[in-house]
Amino acid sequence: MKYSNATNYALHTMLHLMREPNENAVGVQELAEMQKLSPTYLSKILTKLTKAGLIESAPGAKGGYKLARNQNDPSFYDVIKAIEGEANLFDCTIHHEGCLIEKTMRQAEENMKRELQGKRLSDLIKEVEQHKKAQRR
Amino acid sequence: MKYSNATNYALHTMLHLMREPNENAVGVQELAEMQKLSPTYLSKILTKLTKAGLIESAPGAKGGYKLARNQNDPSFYDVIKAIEGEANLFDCTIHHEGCLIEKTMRQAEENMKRELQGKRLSDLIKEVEQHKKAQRR
DNA sequence: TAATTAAAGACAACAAGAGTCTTTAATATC
DNA sequence: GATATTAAAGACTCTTGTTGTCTTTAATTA
Ligand code: SF4
Ligand code: SF4
Repeated sequence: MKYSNATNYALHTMLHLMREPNENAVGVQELAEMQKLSPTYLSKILTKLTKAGLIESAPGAKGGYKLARNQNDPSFYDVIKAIEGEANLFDCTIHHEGCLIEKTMRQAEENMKRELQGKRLSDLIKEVEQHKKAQRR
Repeated sequence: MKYSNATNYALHTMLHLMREPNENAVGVQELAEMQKLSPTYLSKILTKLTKAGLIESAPGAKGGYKLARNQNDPSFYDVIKAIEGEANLFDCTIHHEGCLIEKTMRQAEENMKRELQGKRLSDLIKEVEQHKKAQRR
């Protein structure tokens, strides 16, 4: 059981776009180069982020990707959900009435999810800034 | 990203063995039949549980599996770890110094793990007993 | 010795993830 | 309108991990 690499790529891309000044559109080839990925593969991942409403895309010359204006400070979970989906990690197909195994596993999963929902990408950017400031002294 | 079915089978088997009176050894064919599994496949799973020290096995006639005497009230996490291993769910191979993405993902994962460590199989047995008692009234 | 049972390993089937290539559609610029 | 640019979509391959089967070996009891 692992997070897919695609989730990693999605997080990096989101963070990169957040640092991009004044809503500048960035092409997939630039984003791919930065992560040493093939552009077509990254394109698929970005399409998922677009459909999830986290970023906006524009085709054609001067097109590319930028953060969705409509987006309100996405959390780690928002990004992960866009890539991994929101199916339960533990999913017994039988679903016996009042099953305590499922209940326990779901609750543990919720604890992870809650942490990921509470952490926003912007928090991480802020932490990096503070770290830099502290080092400069 | 999903828990493997093997984890589910392992949990069911452990719970079954905990209900077995006075350390009676149970054969793999009985355990497999209960879960509608092939005995040879379940056997592999049980070998993992044995190596993890959660159960004891004995070959030969009158052999089979029973809870390890040495075991002290295993948690859900103990069983899961025996099957899934203990690698991190998010594992970027690069490991940049002070990476905040990894830090965030690890912390979330820890929250799930902590819940699973806190919950023991015996807790679940107790809950079932209490539920039955409540219904009997 | 014979019957029983777990362990080990080779192997096959399947599913999901990772990645490539090609075609299509939308957009800007000239 | 023609051309260049760029995202989206789909078919396809490759690899990896999970699931499962089959056979052989080793240990134990009776
Ligand atoms: S008891 Fe729970 S986990 Fe087990 S088979 Fe029923 S629903 Fe699934
Ligand atoms: S920043 Fe963190 S997650 Fe990103 S490549 Fe470096 S170590 Fe990996």
